[in-house]
Amino acid sequence: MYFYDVIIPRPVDRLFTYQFENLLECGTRVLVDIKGGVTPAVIYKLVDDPQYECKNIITIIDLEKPFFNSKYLQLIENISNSYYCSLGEALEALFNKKLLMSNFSKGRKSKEIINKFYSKNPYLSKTLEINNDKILFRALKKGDLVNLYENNNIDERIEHYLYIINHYLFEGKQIKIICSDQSLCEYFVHKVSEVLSCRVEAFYSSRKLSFKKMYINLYNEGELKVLIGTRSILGIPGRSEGLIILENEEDEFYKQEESPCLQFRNVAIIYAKILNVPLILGSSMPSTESLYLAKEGVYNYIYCDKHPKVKENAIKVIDMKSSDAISNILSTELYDVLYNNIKNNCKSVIISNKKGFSKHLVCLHCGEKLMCDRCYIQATYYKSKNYCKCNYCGSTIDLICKSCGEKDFFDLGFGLEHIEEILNKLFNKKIIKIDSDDLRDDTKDFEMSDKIIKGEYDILLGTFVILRRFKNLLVSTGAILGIDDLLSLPDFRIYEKTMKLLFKFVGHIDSFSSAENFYIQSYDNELILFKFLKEGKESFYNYEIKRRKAYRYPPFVRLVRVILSSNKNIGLSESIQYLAEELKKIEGIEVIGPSAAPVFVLRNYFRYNFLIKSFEEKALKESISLIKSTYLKIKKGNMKCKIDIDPYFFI
DNA sequence: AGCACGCCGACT
DNA sequence: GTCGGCGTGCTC
Repeated sequence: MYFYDVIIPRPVDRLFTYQFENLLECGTRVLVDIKGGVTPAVIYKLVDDPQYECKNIITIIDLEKPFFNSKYLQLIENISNSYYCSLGEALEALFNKKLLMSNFSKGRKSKEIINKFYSKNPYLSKTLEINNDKILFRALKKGDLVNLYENNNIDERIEHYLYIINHYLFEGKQIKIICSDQSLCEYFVHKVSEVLSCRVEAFYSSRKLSFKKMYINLYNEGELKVLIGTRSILGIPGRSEGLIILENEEDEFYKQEESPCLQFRNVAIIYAKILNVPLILGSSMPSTESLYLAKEGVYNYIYCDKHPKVKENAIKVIDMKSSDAISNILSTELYDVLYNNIKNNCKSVIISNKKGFSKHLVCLHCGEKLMCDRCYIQATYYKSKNYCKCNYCGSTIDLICKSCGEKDFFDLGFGLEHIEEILNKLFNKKIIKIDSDDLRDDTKDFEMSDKIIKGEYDILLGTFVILRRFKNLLVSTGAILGIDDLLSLPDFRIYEKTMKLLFKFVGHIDSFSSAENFYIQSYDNELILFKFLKEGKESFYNYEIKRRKAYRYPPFVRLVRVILSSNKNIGLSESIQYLAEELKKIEGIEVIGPSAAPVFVLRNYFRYNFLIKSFEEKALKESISLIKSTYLKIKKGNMKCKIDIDPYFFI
């Protein structure tokens, strides 16, 4: 009889020992019986006979060879150490629990499909016509594992990747291309398909289960060479992985919101080091953290930016304090520009970041604001569908005042729908409105995108998804409304994010004329970010790095956010106070707070939080184990404690 | 996480 | 007397 410690995908901080009559390899998937039922598990290591009675392993899922190899187990260990979670939680975060049980054995029929479409040795079937074709190749030759590649032009970036990919395909290696979101995946698939000899498809969460299973199997067997998808593909074990590309490395989609709150860019770095294969972090505008490390020489820095700065006179900041505005939202100056554009048959793009019709709905009878039933958030009113929605938890809210029961409201604050209504009244022309909700429906998405690409509009109005989605919009004028609201968010990265949006704004919109074509309405026209728009990225980074250093933010300190929540607000404030007080014992950290979270109630849970700034790794480790042990002592009822290492969201 | 055990309130 | 509410604790 052999005894094995197995990893169970449950948040249990311990391993369990099971017995089996045959010798099994580490990384083999099995089914075991544990209090609570039958669950899939992964063989972690062979152990000596423990003194106590062990249960038998029920079945072996991987009969031929283990699904996970030793390097993958190393990755799980490493994540467990970096994010202070159990091995089970690390496994769950990397590999979907629902897919863990499936045996990916394929029938004869699917094997035929595979041989037909996914040739075993793909190659680039077209010659690439690129400038500077070897810049990335030469940089990788240096042998650094982590490479930050900054290039403003995404198409050029992809061309350079293809050159490298070709090299690795020739060596029979597998390549993972990780994209920040679904639409970027599709863009990559489109670009790669043009030159690759076999079929490629994107792997993301909304794909069919059968597709996912087939793809996981193909990649694990080593038959699929190029895997393109969102962050979840990082956890798909391969056979002979040779290169990992992670695009849009600065994107916050790489940060996982639920525990253990992984940052997949960092996980990719860990994995590349374990596999000993190069990782390329690609970006038009890297995160301040990555750029700092690259400039410090921790990463290999490849810079290939040929784009000139924005023309001095191209951008006009409209001071909303001293300007007349139609309905308080559209300055007369911008109105004149739009009016002339329409008169001359020219197109305009307007970006504003508020969805819906209005942010606040106020009762006409008692003056109460209409709030979400489950969150301490004002409900957003959607006039087009005549309903109210909470943009934090997604629930719909009845149009009845909770304090007096009346049904009459007036609105405050301007959302996209409201701007759309005003523009329709003013111009009565073809206006397309687009936000993330509109893109959720695939057919609607296709129709709208088609119209936008064909230019069938006079004014294109939408949130920043426009810039995420469309790379070359040819219009006369671009305008941003309500940039000040964005900057008021509690987030130390907000300057970087806003700056990125502003650079995208001037970069993704092509203009015919040479005079002022970009308008930004702001109540703070002296804002330093507008200056950097003219001076360029470099100038911004110098400022931002100084700011982060002065105010002690990453990359100069490590940050941890601790959130204590419960469905009852009894003793919660005292509990977090106690937790924060305990941390005073530890040297080398600074505790900020505790305080009520910016969104005090979310999905019926009351929330308190504090931040830890850590100046040394040892202090961080100590703090987290102290929080965990203290929390276990004071925990009661539905209380939950979330420890977010390197947080990105502060709401 | 999931499930069992256990200790209190409202019913045939 | 007992059915079921969910608070607490354990899982090889």
